[in-house]
Amino acid sequence: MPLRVYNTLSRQKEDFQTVEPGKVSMYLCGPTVYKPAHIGHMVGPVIFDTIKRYLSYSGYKVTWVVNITDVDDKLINRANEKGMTVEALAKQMTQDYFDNLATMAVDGIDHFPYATQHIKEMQDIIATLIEKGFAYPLDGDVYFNCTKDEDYGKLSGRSLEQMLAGTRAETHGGKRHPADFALWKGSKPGEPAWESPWGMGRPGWHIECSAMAKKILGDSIDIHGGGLDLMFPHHENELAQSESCTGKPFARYWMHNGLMQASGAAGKVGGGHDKLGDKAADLTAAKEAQEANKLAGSKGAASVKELFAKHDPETIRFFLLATHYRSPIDFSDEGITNTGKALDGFYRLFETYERISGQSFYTLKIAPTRASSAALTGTPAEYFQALNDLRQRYLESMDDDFNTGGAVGVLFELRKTLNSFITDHKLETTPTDKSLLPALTAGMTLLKELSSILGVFREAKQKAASADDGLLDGLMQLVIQIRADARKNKNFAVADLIRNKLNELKITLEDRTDQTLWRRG
RNA sequence: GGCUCCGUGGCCAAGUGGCUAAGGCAACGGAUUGCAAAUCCGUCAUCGUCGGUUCGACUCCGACCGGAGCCUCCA
Repeated sequence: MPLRVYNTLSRQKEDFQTVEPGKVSMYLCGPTVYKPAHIGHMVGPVIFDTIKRYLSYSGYKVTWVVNITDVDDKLINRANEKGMTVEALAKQMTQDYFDNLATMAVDGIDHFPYATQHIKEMQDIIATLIEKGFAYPLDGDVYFNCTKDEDYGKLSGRSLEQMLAGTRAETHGGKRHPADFALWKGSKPGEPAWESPWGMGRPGWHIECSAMAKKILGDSIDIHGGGLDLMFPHHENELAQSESCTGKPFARYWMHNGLMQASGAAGKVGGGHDKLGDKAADLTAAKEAQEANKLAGSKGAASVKELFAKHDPETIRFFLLATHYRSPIDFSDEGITNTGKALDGFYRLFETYERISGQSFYTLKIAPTRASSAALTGTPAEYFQALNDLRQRYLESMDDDFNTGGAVGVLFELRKTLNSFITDHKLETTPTDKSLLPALTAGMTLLKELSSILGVFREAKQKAASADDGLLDGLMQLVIQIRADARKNKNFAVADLIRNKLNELKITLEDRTDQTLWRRG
């Protein structure tokens, strides 16, 4: 079954075919670096990181570009507020973004071009557009001429007439059509500005992506991604500029991820709110409700860093991938906590495997591509058959428009299969029989291979290496020893007291046949 | 007003024109355990409402109800 991808352009799933066989060029709209990232900013990177991993696993050579917008109105305003230069603020926030990506295990981005370093490329495109009649200068600005572009609106599915009817924005006096947008903006005193044939100024919002995608990936790229909110006007305009400039299709597949909704964290507003009415007052109230309900606009939205303090980044990543990328994700503490509990079962299994095999799950060698994936054959035959079926279902899910939700489900089933195998064959209680160990390792390796595509379970959790932890472990061994003596003497009252008190301290004990294990939580 | 999208068990969430409608969390019953924990086994849905198309729809179409996004330089 071939890989199929949902293309916003056609509103349906299409067979995946790249411009160049075996290669994929991928562009994701990156952040405007003006304030610390919130969790919503991580959705796109995590999803496209996973998409890149899967494409690589499928044998493609993938080049992935994410731009950094380091000049923009919001950036200028905030820098002024904070009494910083635009450069200093941009640098600081870019570092914040990089830190967050690393924490979320997003490490597949090949290029991070900066808008301010591609002014020349943007001006070249603008000049070409003017030359071809797709753009016109006006009082130091340059505007794209939408009416000149015959298929303008094809991505978001709207016509210029519709936009004319719906527009409420003030029209710039001289614009030929209200939908015409700025390619170049004349600068006011004190703003960052570059020389240009049209006077001192700075680039419009959309032009940077056109310029950087073209420079690094070429005139036609395979995948262009971004949040659903960017479809219009940003991507529509980007597409119009690029195709008018080059005369070639800009992107084969436009992929838009659903947006994150805040529930609980930022306070759920709405419910019972009327639809947008005609009256200005209703409109304002509804808009405020919407704003309050949106992560991006919400003052209450926690920064990613705050979130990391409360939840394991791996749990957050898993949480994001448990829902299909095109669906909105309802973000809530309960939801992530739930995911955390679900993941605990995997960590238990990893520990169990290590006890049985003496080898860490995390050191298992996995195949880099599906073509090189190990053949799952051997005895017991039914067990290997089950592994094969699960792998097949996993790949089918991912081939179907990167259905990570379905793939996650398979991972859970694989976990159950492995636990059953261990239980059924008493692998943990009869450690002398090693004959089934290779079969178990084959299954665990499959689990590692499939989960690494999602970017999870790749490395052991680094334990906080504070001096306290060494002390804690020493104390715990002592407590466990004392309790073991009590149990040996059938003094269960003492043994249970110890265990209950530890529970209150969020420490769980597990009595096994040969030893007692402890863990936090 | 225009343009998109969504509505699956207590909660989260895959999926399909006809096969037992994945999986997770929670709950309940059992195995195991001194009792627990962990693990295993089992139980737990007719897919927003109403119509239509069809031999047959949860899956296609329509209406309605409910929710979300965009149209206003948010990923």
